[in-house]
Amino acid sequence: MAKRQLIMEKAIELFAKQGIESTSVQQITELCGISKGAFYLSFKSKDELIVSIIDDFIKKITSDIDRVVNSPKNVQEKLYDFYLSSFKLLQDHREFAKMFIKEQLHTVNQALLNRINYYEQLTNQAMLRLLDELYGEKIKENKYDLLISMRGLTESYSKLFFTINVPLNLPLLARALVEKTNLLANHTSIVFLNENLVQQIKHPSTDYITITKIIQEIDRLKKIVTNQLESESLDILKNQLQNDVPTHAIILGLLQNIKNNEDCKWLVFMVEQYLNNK
Amino acid sequence: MAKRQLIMEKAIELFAKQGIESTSVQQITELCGISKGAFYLSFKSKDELIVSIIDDFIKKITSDIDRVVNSPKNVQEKLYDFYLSSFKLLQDHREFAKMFIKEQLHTVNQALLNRINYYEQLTNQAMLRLLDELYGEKIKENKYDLLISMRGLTESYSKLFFTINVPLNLPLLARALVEKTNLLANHTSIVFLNENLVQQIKHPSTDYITITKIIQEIDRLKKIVTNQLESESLDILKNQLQNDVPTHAIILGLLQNIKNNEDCKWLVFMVEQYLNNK
DNA sequence: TATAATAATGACTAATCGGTCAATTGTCAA
DNA sequence: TTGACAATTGACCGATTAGTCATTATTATA
Repeated sequence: MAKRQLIMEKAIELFAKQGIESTSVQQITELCGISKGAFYLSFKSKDELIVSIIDDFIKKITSDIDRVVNSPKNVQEKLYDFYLSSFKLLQDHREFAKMFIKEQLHTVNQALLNRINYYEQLTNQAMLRLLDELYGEKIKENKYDLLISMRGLTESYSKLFFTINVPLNLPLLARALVEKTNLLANHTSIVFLNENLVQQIKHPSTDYITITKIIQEIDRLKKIVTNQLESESLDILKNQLQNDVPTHAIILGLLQNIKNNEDCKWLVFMVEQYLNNK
Repeated sequence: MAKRQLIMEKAIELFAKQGIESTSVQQITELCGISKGAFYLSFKSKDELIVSIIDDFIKKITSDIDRVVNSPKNVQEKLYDFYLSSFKLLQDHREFAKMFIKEQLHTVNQALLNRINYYEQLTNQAMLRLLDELYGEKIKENKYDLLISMRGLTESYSKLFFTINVPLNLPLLARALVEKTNLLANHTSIVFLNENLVQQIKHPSTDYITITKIIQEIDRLKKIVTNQLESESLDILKNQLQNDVPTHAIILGLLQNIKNNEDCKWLVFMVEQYLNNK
């Protein structure tokens, strides 16, 4: 399993430098110091490697944003946290982000594209909830404009990460964007994005998360989680979810037990989404 | 020469759909209805095709923005024009824009990347001049933040062009972004980008435009310009520029003669830049 | 119409790609 | 030390790529 991790890391390195298509499996295996055959013991294909890398990371982003939005802090602080954690994630995974920005990924797997789109819609929903909480009725008309603007600002500043080679003052950046967001939210009068234009952004296919997928994720985690409490919680969680009458209180409690483990964040997010949409 | 144009158009079509790397020369020639050999009569290599396509378009963007910024209109109108012409350009060249967004082009030619970077810096300069004119001393501190924000907003809304399939109300969009720009310019207090962070954005390598390149461009245009006045102006312009003591007044007058020809815009821009930097 | 000049063709090459699998090496219980 | 089993290797495969060039078709000229 460590081999798999090694391959993914080295692959991200090369993908970031050269692009995905221009990086051959040969190059990856050479950088890892393994043979080509060994690569195909860990991954069925080059495509599976790409999907794994991106899937892993998107899960991290999505659950991170969701955690921020659902935190018990006051809303202004949440907005700050949203920006800060977005940029932190970027800084901590520079290489991946570089690769992700470099490729627009229209070349690869259609299924992967759908998934990316789905995750994007989920983060949009989370951001909209945050905006609702922050400004309420006041931005009813222009919340989609605000969403697009926030995305634009975030992306634009994100690019600086790759062109400027000094460590950035992330808290300051987050505060600057909070100010801009508040400005745009409170004083914008011209609405561009009407409901009509927004259908695509608004309605994600909410039936994407199924109980089967959750169980799969639990089984995957069972193999890598070492902590006793967490492992036990996973077992009970699996039983509860497969139960005909699952008890929400128990499930939510179990989620609390595992939510601090980085690997479990995606599972926590999925279960929460699943419960919300029932 | 028409063949060259055909190839470029069809290539853009395929590049936009499949990405540059995944599009083979074979596919391009098939779509054009010509043979593979014929392709290599028009282009030395696939790389030259890519460079030509991108170079052509970047010249168009750069000279367009410059034209807006240097127009005699009042400044608020210029800002509106800036946004409007940016989006118009995008709408008129959807396929190219799609391709440009899709690939981040780090795969190809390093020389091309340098050139893209150079053009980007030129547009930055033009935008900064516009901002200076608009807000003067007031945004001295945060003009770079404003620049980055404007770029972010533009890009973010640009993406809608490819996800939403209804024709967009561009004048409204331009007005909306003018409002946002004014808001950010007039009420932002937190400055993130200080002079220190901004070196890369600020100092383009200004020696890029040389008299040799200008002469080359004139020679190129001589072959395609049909209008009598324009053709004559090009001849005189060439003589003037090679003259030991070129007369600015004459040169500027000659530029007036050709500035309305789409093909000549880049030449006009280069000469202006050249004169400014002397 | 005959001849020269030019334009266009597509079979071909060498290189590289993702992916396979017989052969080899490493591990560990008996 | 042996032998059974698992892990690992890299030569090899078919497919595809960018680019070439001897040959053929077309056009211009005399």
